[in-house]
Amino acid sequence: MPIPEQLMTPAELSKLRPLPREFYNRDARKVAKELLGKILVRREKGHVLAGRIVEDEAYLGTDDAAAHAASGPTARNLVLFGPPGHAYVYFIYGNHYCLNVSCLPEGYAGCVLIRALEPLHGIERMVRRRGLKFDGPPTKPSELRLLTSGPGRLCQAMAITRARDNGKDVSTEGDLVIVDDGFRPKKISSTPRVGITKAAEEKRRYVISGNPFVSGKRG
DNA sequence: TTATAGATTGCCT
DNA sequence: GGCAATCTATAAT
Repeated sequence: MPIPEQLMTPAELSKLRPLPREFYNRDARKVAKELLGKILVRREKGHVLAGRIVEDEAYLGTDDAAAHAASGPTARNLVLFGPPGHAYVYFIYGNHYCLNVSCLPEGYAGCVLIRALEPLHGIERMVRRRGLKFDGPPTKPSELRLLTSGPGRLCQAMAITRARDNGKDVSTEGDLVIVDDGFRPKKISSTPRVGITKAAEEKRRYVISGNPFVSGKRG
């Protein structure tokens, strides 16, 4: 297996433009499926952190009991009712941030929760942010999984917080964007969403089939 | 004003 | 496999 850092240089990565706002101006389920294989990029001074999206979930609006938008706009979820292509970051369980991207036009809620990434760049910085101790840079999937496999983990690895990133436009140039390098998943599959109790039977979680960086104990 | 559940993670047995 | 940690938005009083 090639070392992820070698797949693409940061210079090549920096040439890729963000997915346009119209990409997100659709039903969250369609956006979630098409976001699989795209690259989440965090630009820092002199550094770039990047990971390929391998797992996500769609949340709808007032017709989805599991969605934060289910009971209408509040101070917390306002971004969901704004224009598409914006980051909705929330704090959960007293410990973790989760990253979503808003869908549909202003006035209509819907979003995609980014649940797992395959690390591509900035791995040493991710290791530090996660507070992990390895004997040298991690190269095996079993180690790399600890960086960004899970919604809380990937936010910590990429330094995504509500204060810093909530409301940020990820469809125009900035320090948090999603880009397309042409990669297309061979096969995707859908399952029920993780960790919810309402509308728990709906299959709105999407994964790249067989990808070792999908969250959960069995990957 | 108080209570409770939550789109998770990591440690313990 | 079980469960504590730790904060906050929202519901209940």
